[in-house]
Amino acid sequence: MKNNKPRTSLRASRQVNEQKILQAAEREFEAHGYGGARMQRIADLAGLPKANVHYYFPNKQDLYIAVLSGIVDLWNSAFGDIHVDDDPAAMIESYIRAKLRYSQQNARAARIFTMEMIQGAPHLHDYLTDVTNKWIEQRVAVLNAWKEQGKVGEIDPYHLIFMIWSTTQYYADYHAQIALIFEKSVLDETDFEQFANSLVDIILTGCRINKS
Amino acid sequence: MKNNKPRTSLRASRQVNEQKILQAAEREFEAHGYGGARMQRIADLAGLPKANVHYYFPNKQDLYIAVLSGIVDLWNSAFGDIHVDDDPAAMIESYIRAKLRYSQQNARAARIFTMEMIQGAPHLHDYLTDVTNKWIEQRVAVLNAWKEQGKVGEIDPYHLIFMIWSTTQYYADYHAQIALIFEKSVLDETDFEQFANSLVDIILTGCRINKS
DNA sequence: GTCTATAATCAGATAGAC
DNA sequence: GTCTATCTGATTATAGAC
Repeated sequence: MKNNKPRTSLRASRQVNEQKILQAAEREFEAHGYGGARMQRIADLAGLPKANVHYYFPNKQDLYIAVLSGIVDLWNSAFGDIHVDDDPAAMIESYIRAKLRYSQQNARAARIFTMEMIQGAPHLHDYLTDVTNKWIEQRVAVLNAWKEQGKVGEIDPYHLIFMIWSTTQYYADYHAQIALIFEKSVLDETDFEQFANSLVDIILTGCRINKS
Repeated sequence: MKNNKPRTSLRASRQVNEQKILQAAEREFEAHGYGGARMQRIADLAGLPKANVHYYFPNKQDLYIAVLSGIVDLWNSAFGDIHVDDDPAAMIESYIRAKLRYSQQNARAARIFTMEMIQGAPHLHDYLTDVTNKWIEQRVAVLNAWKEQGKVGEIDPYHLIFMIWSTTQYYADYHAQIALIFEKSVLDETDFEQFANSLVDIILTGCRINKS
């Protein structure tokens, strides 16, 4: 996805309005999906007349793609590479914790991403083949190397990655259900801390990784 | 949710049409979400005039709730209870496999359910507090009993259940992404078999369960 | 029960004054 | 750049003949 270039020539008010609109749009797309989102509600949330939304983002699809674009950029910048000479236990643990923290702090973005995936990723199909594959191949290569060195057990690297993605994503996507089960209206820091501990424990043990 | 009572007094053609409409609606809601779904497309998919859809289901929301209702009924009938004197390894393994099979065979239903949850479950809020809590409390009680008997390690029962739900759900929800990564257009039996094996292996090992 | 035609409304997008 | 008023087409839902 393209960079959201913060060109210095842009007037400050333009940036402020664009941000207000993008944030409002994120809430609206999260709550109603692309098809259910209403430009009028986005405008109301942003505190602007509807025509101004169209001034900054010519149509609904452009606005949606701008939101998705931000989500993907954020995702790409959020997690560093891993290398063969890193410590497996430490790297996997820190990745799980970082990914879960991301789900917590960017829950809206995470949910919009899931809805887009469920519908077959119609708006970022090209992009996914490209970047996701490279991302995952690099991690799989390292995990396989660790396996050969006997540092991790006989697990399928793809399935390990899916397991981390799915579990951490779950706390964003199913946040309404989890809150009901725990009888809380919002999940707090402590909840996430405990989720993270459980995940790290079960996954590291399950993959028979020598903890350092 | 209420039973979809198959009353014998209903004419056969009515049932056939209702089923055609419900199946078409499921495809449409899956692909576009509630807000993006179009009654005209549902009618076209079902091979009926739009007015007939409205004859069987007065409005869009009623149709959507009928679809959700079917999904929830199916979900409730799909998985049996567990008991303290069952074998932990065998029960957890069979539950993981059953849940994954459900994600595979009822992928559309699973995806619609996730979208509903992401949006805060606006159409089944009451229902969730009720049934889900009972379901989960029963399982948590058994898992805690197993823990006390030393049959499973020191894990949090809630987080174990979330882990099983999230991972199995993932193969339905992120099916587009997984297919891209594996360079397949559809995931087949063998793929799911391997996912299941990996999940069972990592989770049973991770929970330090004495395999029988 | 089925279907065509149509009403009523809604929503995305724009024109044009300021 | 901002905003009100409005256009245009799409969409849910219904009326009413068969």
